[in-house]
Amino acid sequence: MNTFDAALSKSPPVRRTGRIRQKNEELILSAAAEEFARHGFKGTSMSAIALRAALPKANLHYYFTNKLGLYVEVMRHILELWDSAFDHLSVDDDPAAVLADYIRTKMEFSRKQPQASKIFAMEVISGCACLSAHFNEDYREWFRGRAAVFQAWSDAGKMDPIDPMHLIFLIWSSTQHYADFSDQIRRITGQRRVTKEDFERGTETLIRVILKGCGLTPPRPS
Amino acid sequence: MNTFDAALSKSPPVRRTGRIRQKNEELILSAAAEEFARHGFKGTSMSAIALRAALPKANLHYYFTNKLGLYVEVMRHILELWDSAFDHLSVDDDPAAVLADYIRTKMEFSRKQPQASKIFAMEVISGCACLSAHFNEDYREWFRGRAAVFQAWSDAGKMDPIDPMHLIFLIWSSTQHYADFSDQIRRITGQRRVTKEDFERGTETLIRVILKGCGLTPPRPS
DNA sequence: GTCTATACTGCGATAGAC
DNA sequence: GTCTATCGCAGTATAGAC
Repeated sequence: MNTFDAALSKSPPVRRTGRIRQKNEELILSAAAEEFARHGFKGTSMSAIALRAALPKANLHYYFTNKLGLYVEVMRHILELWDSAFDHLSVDDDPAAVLADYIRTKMEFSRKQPQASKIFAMEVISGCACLSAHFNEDYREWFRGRAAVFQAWSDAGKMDPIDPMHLIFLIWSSTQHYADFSDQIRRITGQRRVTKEDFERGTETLIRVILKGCGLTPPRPS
Repeated sequence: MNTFDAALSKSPPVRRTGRIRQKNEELILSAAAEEFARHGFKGTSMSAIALRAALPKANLHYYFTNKLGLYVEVMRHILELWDSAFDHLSVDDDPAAVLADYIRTKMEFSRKQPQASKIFAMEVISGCACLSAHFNEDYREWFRGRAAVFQAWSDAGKMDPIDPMHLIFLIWSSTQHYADFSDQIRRITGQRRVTKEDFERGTETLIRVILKGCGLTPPRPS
């Protein structure tokens, strides 16, 4: 177990009740997320975070043990955010509704929390140094559980016999793309930023193609 | 125009004919690609590249002006590689064959040149500092050209009316995922690395879902 | 053309006054 | 709890011997 794992698997540091503390920690975490998303772990300097948070550099070290600790804390927030979103799933659900809903939810995440997706992406691309603890047996179990539901739907003839693992990858990649590669999209469309309309049209396209591709009929739009 | 652009838009440095030079430059570029893919621009140190290339650190500065110059050279190699791959496309082609071929080709890239994809991804995620020159009017023109062909197919009733831009994003993201997120895949499957079989099954799944999702019938496997 | 030794800079982290 | 001043190191880049 490496340094990252140790930091992640520890329980969150005791939250003292100070109002100032709470406020400043939030401020720092938010500034750090912004910087890490844009420059990666190594590319981000404590000074840059301090500057963005409008706080003296030394204060960061007062609230967080060190740069890595701060990064791990940011990552924990992201994982909590994501894990909370996709808990409920049962064989009895309607495949079309579930898939459409999943795609819609993930696209909303990409639109509202693009930094989270970017930090996660950079972390995975550069080898998951910080996430080895996250991809543990529990996680594989969770993944297998979802895949099993998809498989059951296929076996029951509710959808085409699609490999569940690759289907999940398809949904993850195509939705996260709108967060991670927003800069490329922006430059291709020539817009200042990716608009809400782009997201809506992207969501609609993904739902349409993926559901039909699995032999499902899209549910009425909610 | 920033420093990156200036470096990229310049013609490649004069290639002197020395055999040693040629060999060492290749060696360095290859080692650099490996390191940049794993640690990003800032996260990579010249010493690490030198170590991997089994060359003294000072030699890198002899062959390349500085770290940025080396990075830009690596990026140029990648872009040449990619741009050369998808030139031919005509309205008269068979949509199903073209899409299947495109997906297959991109998946081969992900399998054989994963670092290229990773470096590109990190660059885009962190704001395309080095690629602003690449996403120029020519590139948008190229993109619009491809999109127009897809649109023409839709208009002619050869495929469902899918938004061409989002369809291209779907293909890009789902195929590049197998390079960029190989570490996540590896950890989920519990394998030491993503196998050729995973790639084949992924390719097959993508072709199947995307083509059917566009109202196309997959061509006989080649 | 190769490599050692070193100058210089920027960053993470801390000491210690307030 | 806040902030200035500073230490020490890692990393880029270069000078200059061979």
